[in-house]
Amino acid sequence: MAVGRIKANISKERILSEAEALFAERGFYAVTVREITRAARCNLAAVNYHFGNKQNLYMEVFRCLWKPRAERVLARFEKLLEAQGERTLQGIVRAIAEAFIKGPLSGEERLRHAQMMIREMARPTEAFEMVIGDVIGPFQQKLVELIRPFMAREMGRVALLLHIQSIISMVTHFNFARNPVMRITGMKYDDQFTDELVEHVVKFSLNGLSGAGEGGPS
Amino acid sequence: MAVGRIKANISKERILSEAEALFAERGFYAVTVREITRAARCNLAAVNYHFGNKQNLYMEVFRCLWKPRAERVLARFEKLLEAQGERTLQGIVRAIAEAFIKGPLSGEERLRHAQMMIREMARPTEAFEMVIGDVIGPFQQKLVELIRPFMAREMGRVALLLHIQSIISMVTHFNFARNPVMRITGMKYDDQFTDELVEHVVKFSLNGLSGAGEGGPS
DNA sequence: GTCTATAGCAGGATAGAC
DNA sequence: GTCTATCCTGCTATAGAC
Repeated sequence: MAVGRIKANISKERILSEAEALFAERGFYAVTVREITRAARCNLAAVNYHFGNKQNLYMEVFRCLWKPRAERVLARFEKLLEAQGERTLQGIVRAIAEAFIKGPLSGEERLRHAQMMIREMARPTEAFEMVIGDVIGPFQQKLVELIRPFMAREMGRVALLLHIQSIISMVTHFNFARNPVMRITGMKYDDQFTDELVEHVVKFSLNGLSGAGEGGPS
Repeated sequence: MAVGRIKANISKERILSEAEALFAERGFYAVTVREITRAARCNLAAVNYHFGNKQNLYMEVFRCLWKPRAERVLARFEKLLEAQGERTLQGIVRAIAEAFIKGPLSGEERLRHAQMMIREMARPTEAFEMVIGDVIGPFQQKLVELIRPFMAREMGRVALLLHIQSIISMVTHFNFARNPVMRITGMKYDDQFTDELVEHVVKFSLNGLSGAGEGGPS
């Protein structure tokens, strides 16, 4: 455990973290190794020393940072669900919305996480297989089983998945498309607004537009 | 109207079209001018001759292809709305879902269109201002006024916008995130599945999960 | 308007000293 | 494990012939 070794690990982790921030913000090709190492305050050659090449660094970001973080979010979801007594549809939806929109991540981290995922969906790389196969796919299957008892008996697996994905799409939209959301609504992403978003997603998911029209003419 | 001029215009338009396809698929930095001109079957220098530089070509893609296409989608929305007799909430939502998910665009075009938009939301460039200010912002404002009569009287503008964006987020998800949607549901984007998607979005938007549980135990 | 040829530069990657 | 120096490739952009 010489000083050199400790410094190496710290340096390696700084590279991973800075690389993720930059990849999330601008994408793989727009980011240069020079930028990453400058941000990580280490030498240009460090990326190749620690990760072999730029591509592999990208993959390691998913393996070492993205996946564990996704697991933290899912663990939070489980915890929120356990904390509720009786299992209800509202409780399930609320746990999803809270875990993703508020969840265990900082605002910065959450945005970064969503952006990395969206990039993989837009243009799959090797990381896609891991993201879908290990994390998102199994999670959605689990959600299907959770909501199935509350839905029409004859509803098939695909229809159930469309319901799940509709909820997820809202959560993702409000996490990811912050620029247009802020621009159009005029709101800032502070605690009050994220609370409002959670409430909105829960209500909309349960009742759609009809749940919001109780006081209206319709 | 010499042959040269006709050929020039065709060449310019081929560049625009191929550039959009490549930018949509892989993003600005991942695409090279060499690739674009190769795809457009013209010379490397043609991009600089017609558009000055690569950045400007990107902007022209939005001005000359993206915006007119967005206007075609919105025109289709208007037409679908007009074709309905009495104005209903379901009619409005159905018009949104059909215009975007089925709409006037080919499958390829729709995906490309959504991807360009998402890229601007993730990382705004100069095109963002046009996309939000001229197209998406005004459209969402119009939708707010359309649904307002059907909603609770005290509902504010921001809350109305959140409802609109929830619908749009689903539509965008099912257009844009085709890779994970296909991977997880196992479905292909054929006519039958897009019909199913429209029906799903309409039902979910109107009633959320509760609308789907009519035959269930809850 | 289209082409070839090339300037000029930035990028990823590596060799080798420390 | 970290650094400097450097190779080499591939990029955008332009000059100038046709």
